[in-house]
Amino acid sequence: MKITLKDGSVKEYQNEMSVYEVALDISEGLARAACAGELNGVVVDLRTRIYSDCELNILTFNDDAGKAAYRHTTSHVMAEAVKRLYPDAKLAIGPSIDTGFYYDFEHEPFSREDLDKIEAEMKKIIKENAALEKFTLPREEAIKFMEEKNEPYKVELIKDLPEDSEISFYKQGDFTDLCAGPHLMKTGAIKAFKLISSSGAYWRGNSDNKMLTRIYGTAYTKKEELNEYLAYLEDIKKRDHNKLGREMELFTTVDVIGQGLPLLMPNGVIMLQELQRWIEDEETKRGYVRTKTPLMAKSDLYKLSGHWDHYKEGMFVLGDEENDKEVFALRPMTCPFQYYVYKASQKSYRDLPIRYGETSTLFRNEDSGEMHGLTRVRQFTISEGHLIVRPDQMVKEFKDCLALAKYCLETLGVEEDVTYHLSKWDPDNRKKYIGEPEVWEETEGHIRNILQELNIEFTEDVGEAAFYGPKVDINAKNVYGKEDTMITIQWDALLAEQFDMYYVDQNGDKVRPYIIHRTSMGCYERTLAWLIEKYAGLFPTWLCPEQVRVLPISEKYADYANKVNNELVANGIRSSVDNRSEKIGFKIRDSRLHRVPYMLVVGQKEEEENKVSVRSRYLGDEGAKDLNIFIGDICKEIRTKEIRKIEVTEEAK
RNA sequence: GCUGGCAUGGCACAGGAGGUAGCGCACUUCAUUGGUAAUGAAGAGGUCACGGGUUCGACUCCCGUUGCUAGCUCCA
Repeated sequence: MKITLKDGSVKEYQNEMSVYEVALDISEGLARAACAGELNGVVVDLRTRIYSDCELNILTFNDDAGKAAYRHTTSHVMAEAVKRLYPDAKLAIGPSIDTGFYYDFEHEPFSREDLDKIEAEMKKIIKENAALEKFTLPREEAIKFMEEKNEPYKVELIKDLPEDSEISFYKQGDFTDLCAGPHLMKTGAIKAFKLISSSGAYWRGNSDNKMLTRIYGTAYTKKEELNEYLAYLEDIKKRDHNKLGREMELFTTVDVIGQGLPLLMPNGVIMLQELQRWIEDEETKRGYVRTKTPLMAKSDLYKLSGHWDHYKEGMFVLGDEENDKEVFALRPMTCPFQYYVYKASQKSYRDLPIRYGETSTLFRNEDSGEMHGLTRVRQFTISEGHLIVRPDQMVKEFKDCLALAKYCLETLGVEEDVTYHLSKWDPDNRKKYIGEPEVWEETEGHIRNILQELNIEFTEDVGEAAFYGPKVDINAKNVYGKEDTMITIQWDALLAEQFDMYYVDQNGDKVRPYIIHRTSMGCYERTLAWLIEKYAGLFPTWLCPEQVRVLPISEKYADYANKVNNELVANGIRSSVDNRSEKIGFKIRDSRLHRVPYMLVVGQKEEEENKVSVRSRYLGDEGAKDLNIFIGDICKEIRTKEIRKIEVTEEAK
């Protein structure tokens, strides 16, 4: 048989071969590095036997699937170590993930000391270098096998597999685990690993189930790579918005005010206000009109909108229906308020589309464990908007919303950092949604077409839709890799009916409009958090709370420094003077620690020539520059919202 | 909401068989008037998150609450 390798070369064999044997035949080094195989495009185990002509690619740690196998084997080693140390622990599942692997056990929570012990035991197992052997059992026998081992979770997993399936296991030494593979050949192949943390996790990801104890870990083939990763974990903590944002006095929280209720401080407000002015002006340019509607309403409104049935748990309700004549709730969204603005007068088909924008503060009663910094809060403000459109205008308007979103992302320099999602309903969970299946299929189809037409890469997520319609979610990851929705654009063909909204068409008939719910830059608090982490606090100049600091060499030049500062301020630049009686080195250090993008050093030389010595993170020490030229340059940078790229290093910070 | 961990001046941290607390930075004052990452000196600042309990005595031990945090679940 002929085996065609990745580089195009062909190997010929008389007898059947395993993937590992082929690797070994190519070179010993490759065999050592081999983690899995890719046989005719399908990922397979190293033990998989090849009987006929095929294309084969040997996967190593450098391939995603190889990395997964490597780390998955590490998770088995960890499970064996746990079973050795804590024989009563029950095994649940232990897959590889992007950053490493985890394994869930039914066991008391593990302390850091426990993890250290487990690590030590893992090292022993690796040193023992047992071979991993694969074998299969018919389903019934497999169930029996795991029942005898007293592993109820494994039994449950096998019972979910089809009746006639052959169940595969991997055995290393005395440890056997239910597993589809692929796996490394021997435990000794694991070179560097670390157990990162332990926490609770529900069995099968369902909060009605028992909570198990999860251990997260990671593994690399080289000690240096592992150390690099661990250093990276330390490093990203420094850009964590929740730490940096407080340190930079952008926001704070106070115990007695409550969870999820951050206080925006003057520096943070400057940034939010810049964002808000920019977005509102941009929306106006794009044909939006603005509303300002109440932050609360009677429960009647939410009953009409469906929120009372579908979202009451998430709302702050004021009063209760038994004791109070009127029950109010703080608004969790702006939709129905803007619908009533629409309904306040009769609309003709000529009036449409109508694009309502509102910088809207919303309240959502998140569960206590969900709050986090600025990204998950109970009160927040979004660049909310609803477009009331004729069905024939829907596609164009939806595209325009996407274009606006894209423009916002580009301006902030984050367009590379997002993923697009078509969030669909879940046909198996009808009670979460209103409307008929046909409407859902149709609207989801429209959005899919639009995304495809615009050549936007996207994934389709089942069960992520709003209760009234499918949407495009634009998500971004925080420094820890957790994903949040930054922008959402929703297609709603249903709520106009609930609110009896209509327009009069050419024939004088009343027709239901369609509605687009959308944000242009989503939630301001969340965007601020994102920017802090993206730029590690070194924001584009137009967003910096402090853009320029004038640093006189000594108090003798205070007058000139003040004059320079006044010129800057008069030109709309956020500037201040450091008139403290400190040396220039101290002032520069202090400005940098405060992340001021431009420092203007002034002394005798500068005063005589009406110049300033510019120093900035973008340019280093640029030297003397005419004051007016500097003002012109920075005004241009601010006006055009230029993003000047810099390497974010310790040095730059 | 669930399972852990944590809580000492603005920030970052020490501390102790249970006998009411320290260092650095920041802050204030004084001296210094300097050319591109820290001038020197002095001073002020804390009910050791909050509420109970044990104790002659609790920041320290126990219980509860609140907040922060790692995950899980949730996020219309």
